[in-house]
Amino acid sequence: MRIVFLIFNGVQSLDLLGPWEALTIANQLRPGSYELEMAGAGRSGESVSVTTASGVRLAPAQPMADPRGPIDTLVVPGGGGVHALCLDPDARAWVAAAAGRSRRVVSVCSGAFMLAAAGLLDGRRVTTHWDLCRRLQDQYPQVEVDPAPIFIKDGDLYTSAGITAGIDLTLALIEEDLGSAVALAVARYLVLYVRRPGGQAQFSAALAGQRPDRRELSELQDWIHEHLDADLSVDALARRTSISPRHFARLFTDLVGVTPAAYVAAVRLERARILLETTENPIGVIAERCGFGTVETMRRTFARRLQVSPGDYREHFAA
DNA sequence: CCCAAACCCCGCCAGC
DNA sequence: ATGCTGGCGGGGTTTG
Repeated sequence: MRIVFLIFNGVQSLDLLGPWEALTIANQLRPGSYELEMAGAGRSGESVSVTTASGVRLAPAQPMADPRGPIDTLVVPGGGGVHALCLDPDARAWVAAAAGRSRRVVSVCSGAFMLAAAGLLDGRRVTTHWDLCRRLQDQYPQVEVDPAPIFIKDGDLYTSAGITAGIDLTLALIEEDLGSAVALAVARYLVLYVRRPGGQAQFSAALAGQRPDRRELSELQDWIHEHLDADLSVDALARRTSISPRHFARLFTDLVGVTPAAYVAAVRLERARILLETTENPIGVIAERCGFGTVETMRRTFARRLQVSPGDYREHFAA
């Protein structure tokens, strides 16, 4: 997979190198998974260096990437220099064109400003550094800025909060691409949490964001989180909300963004992961507490979603 | 590992 | 008409 990083004067070095290092480690575990390139607007083929926002000079060992051709992932880091770059029409055009040839587009921190300037964020759900959310929202009213999550995936667009959140996002990309076991190994090697601690707050990083307007539904979501071992079938949930099953499922999907069963499955999986990571409880107890019913169901869910068994998951992550 | 049962989800249509 | 709601059928997936 060809990963292209945009570099420029005034880039935040960690925005760039955090994801770069994480992907490099993934590459060591699964050789050939990622081809990493740096590219600067209008400089392909040259060997150039940039000065990062903190004054460290960054000189890539390889020449600037030729930005033509298909790209798997375009990564746009942030940093103080990004705002000047946003004013450069060539840079905006370059980013827009490169994004058009990319399977997915990623921004770290204030890199979101560059994507917005290139017209890539209109109507999308995004996040950026907490200190810049207001500014981004004011500057681009058509963009839906959510300051809460560590990162947001909206279709093929991934945006992350400040600086080191880019690494969290990258771990999620690695998990998507290469499976949970590799992502865990990378996190472990970096001496990082694969997902930051913080209980349910973690969950909202991945899935919340969509907070339904309807009070019944957001209350129902809270109830689900507190009663994972209850009957959370569509029928049962519809009964709780006093809406017919058909209509409930439709409302839920529209407002939350995923179907009821998928939501419940995601919450159960998330809770099971946290319990595996942070407790010594036997797997059977965790399965029961999370509403899987039997260990077999939990095992199959893990295999399907994470490509790891619960036991392996715990083993890899037991820090 | 397999299979039947259960469940989920979506299109379609009808009632208000 | 239009938009919200709910029932039904069945193809696909998950469970036990």
